[in-house]
Amino acid sequence: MKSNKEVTIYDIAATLGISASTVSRALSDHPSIKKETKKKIRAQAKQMGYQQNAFASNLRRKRSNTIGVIVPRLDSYFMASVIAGIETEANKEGYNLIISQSQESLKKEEANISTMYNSRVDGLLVSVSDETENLNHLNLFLDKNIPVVLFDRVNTHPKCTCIVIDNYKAAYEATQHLIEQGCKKILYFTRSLNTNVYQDRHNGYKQALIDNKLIYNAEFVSAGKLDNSRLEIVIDKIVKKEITPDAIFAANDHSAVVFICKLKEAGIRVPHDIAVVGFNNNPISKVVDPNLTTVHYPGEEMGSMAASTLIEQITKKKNTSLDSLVLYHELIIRNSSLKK
Amino acid sequence: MKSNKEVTIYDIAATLGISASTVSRALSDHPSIKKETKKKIRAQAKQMGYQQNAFASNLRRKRSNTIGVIVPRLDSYFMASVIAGIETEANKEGYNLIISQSQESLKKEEANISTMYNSRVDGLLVSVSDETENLNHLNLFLDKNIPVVLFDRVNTHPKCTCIVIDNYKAAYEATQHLIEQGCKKILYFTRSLNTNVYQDRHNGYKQALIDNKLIYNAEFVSAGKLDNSRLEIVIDKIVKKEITPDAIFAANDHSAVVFICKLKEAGIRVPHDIAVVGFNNNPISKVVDPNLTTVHYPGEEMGSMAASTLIEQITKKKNTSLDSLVLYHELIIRNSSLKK
DNA sequence: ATGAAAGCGCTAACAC
DNA sequence: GTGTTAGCGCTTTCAT
Repeated sequence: MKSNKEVTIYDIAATLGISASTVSRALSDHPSIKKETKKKIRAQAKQMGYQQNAFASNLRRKRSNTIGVIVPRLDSYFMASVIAGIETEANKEGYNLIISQSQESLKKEEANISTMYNSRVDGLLVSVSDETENLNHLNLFLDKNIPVVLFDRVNTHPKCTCIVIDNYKAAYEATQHLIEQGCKKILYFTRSLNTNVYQDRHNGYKQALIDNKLIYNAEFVSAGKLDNSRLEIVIDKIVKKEITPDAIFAANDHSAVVFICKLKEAGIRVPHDIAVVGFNNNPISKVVDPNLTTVHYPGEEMGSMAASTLIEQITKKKNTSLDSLVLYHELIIRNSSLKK
Repeated sequence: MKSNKEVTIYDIAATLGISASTVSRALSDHPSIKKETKKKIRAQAKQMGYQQNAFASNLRRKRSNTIGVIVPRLDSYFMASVIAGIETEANKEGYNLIISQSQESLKKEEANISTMYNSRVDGLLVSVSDETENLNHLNLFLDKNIPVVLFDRVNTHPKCTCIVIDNYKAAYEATQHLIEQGCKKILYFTRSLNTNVYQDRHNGYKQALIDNKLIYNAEFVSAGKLDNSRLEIVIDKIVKKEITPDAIFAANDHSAVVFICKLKEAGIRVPHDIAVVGFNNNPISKVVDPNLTTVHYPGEEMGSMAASTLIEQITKKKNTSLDSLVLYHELIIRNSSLKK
């Protein structure tokens, strides 16, 4: 459907009676071109509606000024915040973004990585899928020393920086808080324990129980997909008194909120009968009744940190530090957990 | 920071003792290459770790298999859904996405469009910024017949398809519903009336009033930025009885929810004293107490429709229909507006 | 301070 | 069915 042919530096050079290299240099502000010449060339370029062809430039320079982003899903408030942070930072530094979702599938994640490589992105920002057990598929990048920064859902790898929060500590604090409220039977509702995020939170939960001489009961850990059908099953068990927790710690706010609403519907009082704590500090947590106690999780900051770290690694010739970066988190106590 | 040199089709050709064009053809599944040869070449390519260089291919073919997406902001639930829809559809058709935010600034929108053009995206998906008053800056694309599809926040242009909902009708229905509940003084809280979305809603609101022989009072329309400080001002006026609406129709759920919470805090009963209706059917609306009446707005579908429409226009040589596409919407009545 | 020329890796028209 | 060849538009070394 295209029609008009494009204006190239040769067209500009021809009309001005100079060479294409001079035009190229002028347009990229090369120091050894006279100011006057630059001015003339720029004016002409503008007048002719010249727009650089990024492919030709990238092909020649072997870099793309583009960052690839691969996330499990885009449609959560948390991820939207992260992406917003990445976009702002990347844009500031003159990088474009190519974004794709793995849909929690390892296969799709692999395909995405391959596509990203084909597009010769200068670096990669990845939050791994639920199915991802190792980072072998990233070797396409890592073997060639193209930097990869992982964020939130990460696996350890000697060549990858990770941007995370201390999920262990956060979950420990949340659990400790519930215990301090007098809870003794805390149900932990989580995504499957495949990734660091959910493993660490699980460990924090477990350790807090142990440290308080409470029993860790595997029956009180419900792990799997975070979908409504699994929620229903657990809620149903609670309503039917098949299990009788006095608190629920959910691995994200969405689940926590569904718990609150459904428990209330069933005549169970929150927090009086069952206290509830979530994770993420989604705006929804300030609105649900009672307000949800949750862990604040700096999404936008995580995105901008990930992007700036990656750009640093792209830019610096030498290996910059590959240490993990642990961002702050904060337990925000609201009414859903306050029994006292 | 890169190191390893890349494997090209020439390397494959050399090791196999054939020509690069045969390799190129085999890899893109050209019909006139023997199955056997293809198999051999593919195996060798895989073995050598060949990855196509998209720049070279794109430069040569003059297309990028990439779609540009420009939105005001990414960090809302609605936009995240739209992007998810776009991504799913685009990916299915083998397109990548370049995404950027205009941050509600015309200047940034222009810069983004220019960058997208430099990257030679095959088409553009745009939801315009608050400051955008016309589509002149899209001429870079439209003059060259590179397709542009607008969604949600749109301006009319003879060369652009728009994917929208019927904001006029939706707002009319919402207002009508409030009137049927006995409301006579309906405050309309909206983003500035620059874009179609908010203009149309405003007109629908106004017409519903007129059709019901109610007075349209400009003092009851609060238009501007959708930030908390402006919300505070309006809420303050209500609490101080400087204005005394019996209903609030807010242009998005977020604002509506803030109204509900703050009014409740001030001892004003919702919906008894003031009924509230929102817009978007954000998950938050099912959780706030009372549940929020709102207009369902098919974000993900809007995204996938926009993407598939654009791809159709990219693919088809001839001008496909440029008619606007109006997606369904639905007034979802919940407790926040039920006075009866 | 500017120009000439080579080549990035790929595709496709044209040959055989 | 496969090979030869000529660019796509740009950057950059080398020469002047």
